[in-house]
Amino acid sequence: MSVPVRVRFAPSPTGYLHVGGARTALFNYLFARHHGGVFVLRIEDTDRERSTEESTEAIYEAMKWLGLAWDEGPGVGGAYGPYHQSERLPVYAEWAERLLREGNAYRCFCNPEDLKARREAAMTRGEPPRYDRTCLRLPPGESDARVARGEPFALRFRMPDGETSWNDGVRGSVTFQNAVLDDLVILRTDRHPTYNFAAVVDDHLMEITHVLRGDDHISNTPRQIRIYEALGWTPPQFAHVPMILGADGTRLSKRHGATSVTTFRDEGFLPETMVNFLALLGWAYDGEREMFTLRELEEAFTLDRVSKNPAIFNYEKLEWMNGEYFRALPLAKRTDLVLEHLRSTKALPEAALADRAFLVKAVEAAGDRVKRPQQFLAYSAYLFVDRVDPDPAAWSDLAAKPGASGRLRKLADALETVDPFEHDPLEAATRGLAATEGVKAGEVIMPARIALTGKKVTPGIFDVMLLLGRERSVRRLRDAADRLEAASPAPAS
RNA sequence: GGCGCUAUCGUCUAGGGGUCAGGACGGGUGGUUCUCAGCCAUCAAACCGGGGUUCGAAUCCCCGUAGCGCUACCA
Repeated sequence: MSVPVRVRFAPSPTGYLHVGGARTALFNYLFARHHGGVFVLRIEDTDRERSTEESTEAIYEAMKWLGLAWDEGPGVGGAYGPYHQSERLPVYAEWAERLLREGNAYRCFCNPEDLKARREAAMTRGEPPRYDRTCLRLPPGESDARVARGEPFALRFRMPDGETSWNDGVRGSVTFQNAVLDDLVILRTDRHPTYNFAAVVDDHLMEITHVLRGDDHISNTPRQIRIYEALGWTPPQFAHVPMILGADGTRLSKRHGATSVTTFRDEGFLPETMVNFLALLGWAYDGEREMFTLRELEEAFTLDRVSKNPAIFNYEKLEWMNGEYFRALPLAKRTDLVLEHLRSTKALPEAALADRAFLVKAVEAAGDRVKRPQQFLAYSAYLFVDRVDPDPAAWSDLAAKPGASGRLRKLADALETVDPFEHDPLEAATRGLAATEGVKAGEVIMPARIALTGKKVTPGIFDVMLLLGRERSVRRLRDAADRLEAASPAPAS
């Protein structure tokens, strides 16, 4: 039996959970589950300026919503805590101290502004903007003396010569010349570790076996490998998954549309949709099958099916997929979701939501047209108004139809006596009227649709009548006829 | 600028020396039908370029080109 798999998702709480981060979390989760391993959540809050408690909470919330339960981490504990880097400062200090003692790190007294200026100067000269090792060359004793004087300093890792390569789980062999790696700061002046150092220390101490992360970390990997080695540790397996891009091929950001998991949730996307869709961004099972539940993904997910190419986030496909999932939900559940949306947005007065049985019927009538709860009202608004205010385009269609008002009146008359007031009798009456009039059923139905709902696109007309009820249906048909005749009086016959 | 990664329909992708280069989203057309949605059928749509290797290359190698990423006391 080999070493049990331990992976982690290590977000920095500097904003909401981005779909890219969610996808990374998902892949880690799936990898752990697939191999019967452990999925750790670690909060990388070493940047004091940008980390916030709200972001941390938002990340938990988004992950829970997606169903990505972590086995170890905040809230659930574990033997390798604490799981907030901000609570592990003494640990980093200890290992940094050891690097310093053994000559693998050195104190740097350069101040950040100078460094920035030097870096920019190097850039304009067309040179690689590396740290020039000023402080590495400090005469023996001077470093200690400056510390004794109370001068602030950072700790830099001394990058060895040579080259560094590893076998990436997604990309295969990757190599970097150490010369381009720079002597990175591992401990800031404020004694907080930087990412590359904290990640190494934690991944080792937490016995992480596989690091699955975004492509954007590729160039951090050789640096981290060198730190592992300087500490005498064995690096984990690395695998870099491609990034998620916007339609223009650049890193997905707000200007491409929604990016936060929570926003998608608020827009009515289901967690099963997000999970399934995100899984397909950079991973494929066989190129044919693409509907997967989380459980099925746990079974199916393997690293060798992860793509090397960045993926563009396709909002249309997301919408389609949500329709697939939404439609498959039981009617009661769909109604709950619609209700929840209506409530939270206050799109309708609370009184309109009191009759659940009615809402169930309305949701049923709207049917497949609704791919997200927020689309319900587009097909159902007519139910919640006293008098329809027709779309101009719909009304002009109606007004252009000769004989429409007369047929609306006749239909109203017919509806008054239909008994029982049910779908099939309504259909029979309507079609009967069309036959009597010598026109196609559509010539009666379309005008009725516009008169009843004010729109050209609605649920089935007999469902509309049922939902509206006899009295309101009749009134709306006559009302529309009145309005039509007022606008252009029917010629006397 | 340097370094790295990547390259199959518009998009997500399958395939990986010999295939009609497959599927999905989106789009077109036809059908069902009271509109739309849905469903069914159907069509269009791709191997970045150039050199090799080979009987044969989308597939292997090299070189370009392009895109993206990284180049912080951010992560």
